[in-house]
Amino acid sequence: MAKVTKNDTSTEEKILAAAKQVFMENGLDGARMQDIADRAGINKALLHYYFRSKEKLFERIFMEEAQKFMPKVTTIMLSEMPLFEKIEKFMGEYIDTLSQNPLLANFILNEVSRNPKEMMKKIWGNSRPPIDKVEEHLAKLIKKGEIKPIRAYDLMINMVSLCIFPFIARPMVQWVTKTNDEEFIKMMEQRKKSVVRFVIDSIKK
Amino acid sequence: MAKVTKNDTSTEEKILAAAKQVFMENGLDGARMQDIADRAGINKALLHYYFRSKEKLFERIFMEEAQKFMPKVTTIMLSEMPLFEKIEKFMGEYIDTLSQNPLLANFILNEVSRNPKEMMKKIWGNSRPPIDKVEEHLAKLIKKGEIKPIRAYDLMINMVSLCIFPFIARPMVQWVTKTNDEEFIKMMEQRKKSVVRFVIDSIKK
DNA sequence: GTCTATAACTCGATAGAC
DNA sequence: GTCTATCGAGTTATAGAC
Repeated sequence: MAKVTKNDTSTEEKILAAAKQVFMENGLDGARMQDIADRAGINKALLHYYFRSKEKLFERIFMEEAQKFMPKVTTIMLSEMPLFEKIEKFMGEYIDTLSQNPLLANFILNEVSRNPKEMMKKIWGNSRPPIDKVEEHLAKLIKKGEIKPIRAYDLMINMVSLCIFPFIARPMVQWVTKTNDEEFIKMMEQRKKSVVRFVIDSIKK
Repeated sequence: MAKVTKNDTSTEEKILAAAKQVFMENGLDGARMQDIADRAGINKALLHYYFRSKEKLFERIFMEEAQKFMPKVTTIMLSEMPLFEKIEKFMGEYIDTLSQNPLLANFILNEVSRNPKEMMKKIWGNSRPPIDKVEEHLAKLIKKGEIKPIRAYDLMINMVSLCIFPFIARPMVQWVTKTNDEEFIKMMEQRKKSVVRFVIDSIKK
């Protein structure tokens, strides 16, 4: 309350912005505090003044980014839309998020690999992915003969794979397809449609 | 020639085996020469005697592993099999390779991200992925009305995504599906069939 | 070829002046 | 809050004995 409002392109924010960039580009091990300080336009000592240690600073960045990775997606799958519409929204949402955060997928996946249980708890907390709900939804449609039999896990893994992988393997994809950054993003934009069609064609009867 | 044949479960091989393990688990930055020495049952000095530096040793390991990643797969796509059979062989080959080398995908993708152009040249040399051949093959079948229209790039990216991603996100997948290592591998084994069906169902008319 | 010992250096962290 | 200076741990790399 009441005028605690200090200048808000503050040092802390500069640090966070710099740290985000450096950690996402280099990972925890690869990142250098000196590098972060330089990009923030300050010195190392200040980093430790604001965030006690490298680990603590990293933790902060990781949590902020991890939130982006799971979120709306769960709500979509839990909603009451028709299945094909869910699929479209789900994959569109994922691809949009990654298009706007090019290094996000790599960053999360890497750090989760380093320390799976801890990180998964940090990301999901007490909640869990909405598999049961999807299972139900699929069961109904399979019974009605509207789609081919498929396990919920398989469908989810397939959708996520199709969305995320091209971003993880982005340097390879760009090398193979000879696209620059702009063209790559355009390609992903088109992919939103083609990949949804790919999934739906695969399961519909 | 002539008796340069020295004992061949030699120190050098022990080092390479140890280095492979440590680098694949921790990446270039995370790996420690001490750790490699310990696992090889020797001391750090010897590492430098055989391979001048950490970088050089890493390079050696990276190249050996990278070879595994691309190879047979190209031959399959260039062969004269029917398309659906190609797809089956291609994806089966990929999943088998990754099942036997759990950390391979992560390792390669990470290090390629760190230095894309260099690494891609090291991996592919002068050759290129067999996109044109696939393009041709697809064009024929589309014309005959046997499959739906799809771009070769899209099909290739989709297939590779479906094969590789579950291994990259393995800790997440195992957490979500509550599977242990053994069950995960079994799951991937089943996936070989389900994922091939998924792709074929999607493109066949 | 293999070892021990240590040099040379990098980097996160802290002390202390302003 | 911000800076300079420096410490101290940890790591790669080398020297030199065997």
